[in-house]
Amino acid sequence: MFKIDQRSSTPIYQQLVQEIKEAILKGILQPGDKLPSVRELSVQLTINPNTIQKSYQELERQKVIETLRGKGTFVSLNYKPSVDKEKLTVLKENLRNILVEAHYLGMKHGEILQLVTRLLEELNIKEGQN
Amino acid sequence: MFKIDQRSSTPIYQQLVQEIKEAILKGILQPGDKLPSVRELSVQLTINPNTIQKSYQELERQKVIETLRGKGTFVSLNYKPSVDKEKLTVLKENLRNILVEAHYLGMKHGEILQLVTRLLEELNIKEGQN
Amino acid sequence: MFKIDQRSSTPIYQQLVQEIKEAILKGILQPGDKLPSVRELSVQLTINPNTIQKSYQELERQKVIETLRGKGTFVSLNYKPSVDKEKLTVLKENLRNILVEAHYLGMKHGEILQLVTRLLEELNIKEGQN
Amino acid sequence: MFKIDQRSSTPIYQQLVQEIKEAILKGILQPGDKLPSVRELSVQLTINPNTIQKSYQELERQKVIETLRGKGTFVSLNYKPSVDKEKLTVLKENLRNILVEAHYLGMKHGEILQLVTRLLEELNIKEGQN
DNA sequence: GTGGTCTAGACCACA
DNA sequence: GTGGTCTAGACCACG
Repeated sequence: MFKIDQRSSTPIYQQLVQEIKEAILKGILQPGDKLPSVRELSVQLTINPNTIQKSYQELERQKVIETLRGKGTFVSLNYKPSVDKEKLTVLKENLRNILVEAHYLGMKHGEILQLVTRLLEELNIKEGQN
Repeated sequence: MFKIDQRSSTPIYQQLVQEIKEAILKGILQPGDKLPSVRELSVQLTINPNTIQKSYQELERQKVIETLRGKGTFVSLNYKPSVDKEKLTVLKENLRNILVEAHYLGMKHGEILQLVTRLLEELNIKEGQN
Repeated sequence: MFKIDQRSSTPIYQQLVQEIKEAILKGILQPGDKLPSVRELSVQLTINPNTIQKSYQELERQKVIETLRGKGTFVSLNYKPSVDKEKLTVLKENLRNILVEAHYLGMKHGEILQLVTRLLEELNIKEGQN
Repeated sequence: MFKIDQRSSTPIYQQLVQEIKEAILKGILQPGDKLPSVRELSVQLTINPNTIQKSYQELERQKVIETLRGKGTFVSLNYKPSVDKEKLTVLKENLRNILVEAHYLGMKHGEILQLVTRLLEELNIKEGQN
């Protein structure tokens, strides 16, 4: 269900956070859907339960998912993007760094823009509405 | 000359790598230019010389700069982007993650594209030639 | 396990890189095997952990080993020699220099070839398959 | 006359030592031939005179060249390889390392041997006599 | 003067 | 427990 690369330099728990957010974005996980339990996922992905736990906590902190005691974890019904200025500046900084990197890997202006639009499409981030 | 955020979670040596790459991109540092010596920068930025070292070595590994023994470190005269497939896939993955993040921070399709183009401009990555 | 000569003029971290590569070549270390932890080796060889670190990072850069966060460092499962033209020319240059040196130390044509074949055998670099 | 790569990681003075030894081996420089003066070479190669000096001193120490006061430096008339056991073991160690490296760069047993014989030929190290 | 290596000791994130 | 980063301070080879 979720792809985790143990060798990647980005922490496993963050990879999982990303994967889940992406699944929601693509509609694979719908608001209200139940997420697999920590133990379940732990077995499926052969990853330490503590790590799964950490991902879920992070997602809950971001209000992307909610935990109902004794019932499980669910995709939040009404996620509202919080206007977090700090996060935004970090994001821009990261984006900036990636663009620099892209250039040093030989990508041209057009190629970069093309890649961005392709990814936006893949991620179901649409033009008008969204 | 270079802005380092000691509090940031991204390692100092990586920040410096980024800053130098950016400076070259913007033309502030030209091919052939001498970089400040390790000790010099160390004093300017109040950062340990070893940390500066690490940045310089990383940049040299990437062929962005080169060192002439006993003379100092210089911006490479003819940097050629190496077509590193692996790095490219990592880059795409990172970009993808950032776009997901941008969405969750409430940015719309148009805003994202606008931000990208603005950054490309800032970074002197131009349309036709580059 | 690994022989390090503290007095040698070649950096300790490079010696260790060599030793590990050789151990893999000889089959003493198999793909997938766990390498001793940085701290462990540090104690065994009475060498500073940072120096061991540097060796491991160098080997990881060369894709000879890989690290799994929190789990340790392992011999890569499928090492593929990268066709690095630059490294090849450097290698040839070094080999050339060594051959010149051998001559000046009085070794004859036959002796040199004999030494090379003996070393290849020792290193488990075989004729047909390899 | 001699090729020096300022960017190479091997010290300039060592490169020069190598180049001169090679020239002698190939017969470009004959026993008794006069070497260019330190100043001359310094200008030709745009290298610090001290560095040239160091090369000459090293070659003299190895009895490859001789200095006649007031007359200049000359290729030794009767070079006899000294049987330096230490140097021999260092040489073997270096050769061993290079062979390991060759393998990790993807060279096969046959290719390595072929390269060695080709280099020996280039260096005028012949089969019977030498 | 330059960069390269090493040590000792510390702190941190991750699993 | 693992590796990753950083500092402080030292020594060295090179030009």
